Amino acid sequence: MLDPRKLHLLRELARRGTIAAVAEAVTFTPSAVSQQLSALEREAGVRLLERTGRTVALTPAGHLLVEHAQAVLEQLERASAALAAVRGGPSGPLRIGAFPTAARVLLPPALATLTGAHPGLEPMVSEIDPADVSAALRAGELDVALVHEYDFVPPVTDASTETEPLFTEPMYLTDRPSVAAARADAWIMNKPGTLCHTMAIRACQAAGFEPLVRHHIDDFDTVLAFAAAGQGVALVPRLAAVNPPRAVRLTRLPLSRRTLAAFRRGNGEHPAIRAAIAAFHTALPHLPL
Amino acid sequence: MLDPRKLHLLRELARRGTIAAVAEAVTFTPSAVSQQLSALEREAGVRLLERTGRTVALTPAGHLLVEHAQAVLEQLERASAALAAVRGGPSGPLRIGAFPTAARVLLPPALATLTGAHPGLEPMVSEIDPADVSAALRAGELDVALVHEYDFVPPVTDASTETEPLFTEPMYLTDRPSVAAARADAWIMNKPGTLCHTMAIRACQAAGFEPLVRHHIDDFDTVLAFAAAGQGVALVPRLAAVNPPRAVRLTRLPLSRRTLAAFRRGNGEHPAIRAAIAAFHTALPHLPL
DNA sequence: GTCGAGCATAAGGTGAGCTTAATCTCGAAC
DNA sequence: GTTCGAGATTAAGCTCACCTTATGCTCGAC
Repeated sequence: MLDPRKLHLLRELARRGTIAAVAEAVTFTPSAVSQQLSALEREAGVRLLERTGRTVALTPAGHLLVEHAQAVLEQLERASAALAAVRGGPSGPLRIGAFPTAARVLLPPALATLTGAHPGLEPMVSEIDPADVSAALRAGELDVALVHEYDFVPPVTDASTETEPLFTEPMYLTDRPSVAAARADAWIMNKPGTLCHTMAIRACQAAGFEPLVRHHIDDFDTVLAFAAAGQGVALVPRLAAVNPPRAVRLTRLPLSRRTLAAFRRGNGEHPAIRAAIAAFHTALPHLPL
Repeated sequence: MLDPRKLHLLRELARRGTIAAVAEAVTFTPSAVSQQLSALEREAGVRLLERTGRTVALTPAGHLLVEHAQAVLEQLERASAALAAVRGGPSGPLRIGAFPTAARVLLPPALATLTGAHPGLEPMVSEIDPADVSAALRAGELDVALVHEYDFVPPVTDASTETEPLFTEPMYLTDRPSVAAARADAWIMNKPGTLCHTMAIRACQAAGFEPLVRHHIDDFDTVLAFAAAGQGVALVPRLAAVNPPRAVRLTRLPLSRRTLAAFRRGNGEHPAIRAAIAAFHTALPHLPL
């Protein structure tokens, strides 16, 4: 019988590309991962990996098996979720990931509702950029996460995660009437690698220019303070712009950001996940949207 | 992560009812099965079994998990079948089960076609009554089996097996124009526990009487010889009645028997299974139907 | 009451799977 | 060309999961 643990490693390899990265993700040594994948190949009776230069790549058979692995792991997730539901109401640790703005604005009221309704639940929150959420969910470091996606950024589709939409908010630009009007300005953006950074770059490119990025700042309060001090222009979402400094003028753009709850595919009926998403929804009316 | 091996044991327990029977089916000791199921309960965090008198029964949670186990094992089966397909054409050992008549009439030409088309295939045939096929498939003792079902016998539905119909044949009665006309006769039937025996009893009951069973004989040639010797009446399928003894008159009844190929759910795309079923089909025109 | 079937627990041996350490290869920097 | 580091594999050893044997317990049949 195929071993789901090995299938999990193969799936991680498909996503991460190197055995070393897989090993780090599951906190094994690369040696262990290599041995497990060799064993899987032996059982499969087909070459699944092939060395390409300094790293390994999946053969077509490997990719085929990854798809089946996904289906198997999803069913196992479903089974676990069903057991959790049978055990009773939501309880135990629940690892929640959230992008910084959500952690500041949405989570405090949501967690209050959540722990109020389910005293046995122990939510544990980590700030995390949406770009890293899929990997963290797969690795079991998170159970549910708040992520966002932008018009300009194709949603990161990962076969192993599923999402439920929560709300949509508009984007604002500081001190300029449109992105195109900020062609010559210095820009304040989030750190490279974050979804917000990618979005801002794409928005400028869509307006026909490459932005001149001067500052890399993740915290939107700081971003606005910089803008107020005349250090550049920035794109900020509604939630981050509730109390802007006096000196900053905000223009609403025809650009929106969607916030969603993400979780491992198959785990959507887990009572703790359901309770968390319900709590997120109860917190929405309290948001300054 | 839930262990499919343990889930398999739980599923077997649901079908067989006792830990001892499961142990025998998987050739473990009862102790090992007991330990594995205890471990599964611990991981599940719910009672799955409860002692009822001298044996154990599944709790509602246990039954729920069995359904999920079925889905998981099916996906694993699918993955294995996909790997077998990727490995290339059908090859290796293929365990075939067949009821006696099929083994005598259908298998010889079918196996000739099969091994002719796929020299790497090593078919291994075991005679087996259709009533025992599901268990043998689940246990991995068989990969594909020829089974039959009768009008009077509800098909044995097992969530873990799947079937494809092959052909239908009529039933014949010896020396009497109808089952009802054989009310007072001595009957020659198959051994109790076989599907044919159950069918014959039901057919008599449907005609309004309990048959007087005198002989229990599985081989239809012998059955017909007994009938020819005036030792009783019998129901025989078309395939078993191609060259009846002179002294026996056969009457075709409005009663039919369907022959099907059975295999583990999820394994239907396994190349060896597909090749076997294809070979069964090529052999059908050679049958004296 | 006695006996056997069925299950659970204790104790022990074996193998799967992890770690560490060493080796090999590739690619980039100089 | 040489060096170096990243990535992968292999060897050797250790731990733990898991199966077996042995034993005991409980229930139901006779």
